[in-house]
Amino acid sequence: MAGLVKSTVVGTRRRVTISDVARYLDLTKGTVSRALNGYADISETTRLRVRRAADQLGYRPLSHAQAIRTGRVRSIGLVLQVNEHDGHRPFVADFLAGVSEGASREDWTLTVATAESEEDTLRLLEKISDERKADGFILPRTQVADRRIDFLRDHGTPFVLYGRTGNTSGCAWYDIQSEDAMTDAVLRLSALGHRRIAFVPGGPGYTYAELRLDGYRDGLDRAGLSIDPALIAQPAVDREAGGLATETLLDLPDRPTAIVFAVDQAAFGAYDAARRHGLKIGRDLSLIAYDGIPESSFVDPPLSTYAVDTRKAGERLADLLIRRARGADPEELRELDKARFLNRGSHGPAPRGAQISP
Amino acid sequence: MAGLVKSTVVGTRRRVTISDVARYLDLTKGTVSRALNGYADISETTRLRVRRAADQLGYRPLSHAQAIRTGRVRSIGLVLQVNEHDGHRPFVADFLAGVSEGASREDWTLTVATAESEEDTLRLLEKISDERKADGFILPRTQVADRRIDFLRDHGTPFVLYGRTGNTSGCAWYDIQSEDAMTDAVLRLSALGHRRIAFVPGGPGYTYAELRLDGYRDGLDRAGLSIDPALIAQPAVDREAGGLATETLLDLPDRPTAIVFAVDQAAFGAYDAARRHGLKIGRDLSLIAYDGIPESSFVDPPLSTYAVDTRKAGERLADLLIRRARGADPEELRELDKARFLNRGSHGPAPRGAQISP
DNA sequence: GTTGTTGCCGAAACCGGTTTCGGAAACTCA
DNA sequence: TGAGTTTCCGAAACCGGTTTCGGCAACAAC
Repeated sequence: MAGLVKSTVVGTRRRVTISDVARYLDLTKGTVSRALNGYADISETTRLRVRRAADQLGYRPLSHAQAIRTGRVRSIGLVLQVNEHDGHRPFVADFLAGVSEGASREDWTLTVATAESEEDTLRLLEKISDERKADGFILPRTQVADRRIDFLRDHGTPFVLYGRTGNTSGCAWYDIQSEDAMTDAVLRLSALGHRRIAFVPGGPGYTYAELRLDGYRDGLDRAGLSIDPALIAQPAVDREAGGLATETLLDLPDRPTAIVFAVDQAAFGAYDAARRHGLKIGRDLSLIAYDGIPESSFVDPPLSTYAVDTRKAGERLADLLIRRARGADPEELRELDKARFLNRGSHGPAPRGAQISP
Repeated sequence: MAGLVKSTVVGTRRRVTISDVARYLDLTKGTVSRALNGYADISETTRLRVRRAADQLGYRPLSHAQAIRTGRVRSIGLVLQVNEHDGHRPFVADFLAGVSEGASREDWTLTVATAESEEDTLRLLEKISDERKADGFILPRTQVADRRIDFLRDHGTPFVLYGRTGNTSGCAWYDIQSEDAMTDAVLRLSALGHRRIAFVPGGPGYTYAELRLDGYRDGLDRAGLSIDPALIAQPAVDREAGGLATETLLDLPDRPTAIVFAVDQAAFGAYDAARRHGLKIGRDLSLIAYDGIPESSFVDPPLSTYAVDTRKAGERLADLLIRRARGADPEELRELDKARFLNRGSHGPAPRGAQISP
């Protein structure tokens, strides 16, 4: 039927509008619109007739024509800051897939922009929201003091955080309890006999970094181990910094037998450092990290780490944002998930000699 | 000034419309619109007055309100199929950054969707274009017989290919001359004394796979080497298949001393296979691949490969698509770039013993 | 048999822009 | 000075939907 209509117009095919449908059924376009949008004042008979005719004619409303009256374009905004350390780059595709899935489930789409700096990010948020290319935003990689939040809150634009933040009042968010993973890592190592367990924190400023450090401390506490400030290294989010942090730890008079890393990427540096020190990872030095990036399974021995279901995160965030944009109370739009431990070869029982502590 | 206007309205701030600007200047909204859009029948004085007032009042046109009349939403569509082998996942972020940059340069945005299958892709292309969420599409990973092309061509929707295809008549595209890279790889190896150079092709069906195979053949030809069908392995796009292909090649009575891989990911499998055969890569077995994915620098020895500037590709494609959507002739929207060789440790002179050919 | 209700749809305004058309004022030229 | 141009803006239609309002017909209640 749609094909028939199309074929009558040679060359550039004209799009089917709501008026075409109305004319076809001898109704007004207002009635067709109400029928299609489930208004109560349309009889079931008419609703069915309209729906069928719309299908047959291949009518699909223009989203921007709807938006002009409704004010909503049914689109999720996402501004990615790409100058960050690229430990999360491999996840971008998965994350997009998740968001896209969650969006299309409600018949929304996804508008993506990339920024080079924080200023750039803020500029884009304003522009996209002012031009109404999106109805709200997902904010990835939340920081403790996040200017995006202040801006959008003040701007009256809905948003959802991927990660908690300093002041979450009035904020909707989704997060993974990475602090629990860090605690779990310490407990596992402690159970394997490790007594000197070091920690290499993640990027300063980011909420996750604080939380994971807390989780590490909590783990020591629950394992009955005391906190040694010397065992908390400088933050590292890439291979090089991770290597340096490991070197520093290994140079300690009472060196650690295990290191917990806030991010996988930094843990890779420990492989380099261990090689230089002639230490075998998993035997002489135990490593547990966090993120579960693909490369973590390729190193030798494979890195024990906590994997995040990034795709699911995207899907949940999309769902939360749509509900937020529809007016739901942000306080009720909060979800917390767990990371999954990948038990691999980079950690093992504490070496005998090292257990002799002063 | 903008702040002043906003502050007069307590609570939900009203957006500044074109009528507000018109009223402020005692003009009609038609005049304001024409002034802002550079119509010739507006005096320079008025144009300036309007532009200034618009800035002061913080006026930003709603893109969907413009679209209803112009028919254009100023958005680039991108449908990513995520179930493919993930050798290209690391590049997604870069690619998006490029497209986003190219788009925002012309004040366009980017609409992204992900699909699980080819059917899904086609469905999304139709939906996004019918609802007019995008004015045209960038089609990544072109196949020899690409249904997306047929569909969009028939549908009358502008598009640009990332990669050439079987029948490019009427198509705009951007591509990297990866066939030249393959030729170059063979010539390099030949210059190092290699006489038996094998090839592991990429994913069948994709245009790049055909082209790279051609490039390999061309390289042999120019090096004065004959083509031995036994040296062309089964296609491989991931580590496992790459390992298998390498095994098969190494089991040949007259085994190759060098292997050229169409994709990096497959070349990683050769590291596994070489280990099993007790061969040292770069000495006993030379490897050159293509893609330049980040992991290629982490393997030992680092993989010699050809790097693609994915970000630039995205930027160029965005530019081409926008011009295409504005009505430019597709035949004139074609660009070809070169890959950059990363001369690393996975290849070297041919081993002496192996040079004795029958 | 009147008087509410209720169900259901038509008519028209409306959203915020763009584009067409026509005409007044200013300018040019004979 | 008058006719023809040109310049520049107002008025209004238009884009394709959504939403409000009012009223007719059918039905129920008294």
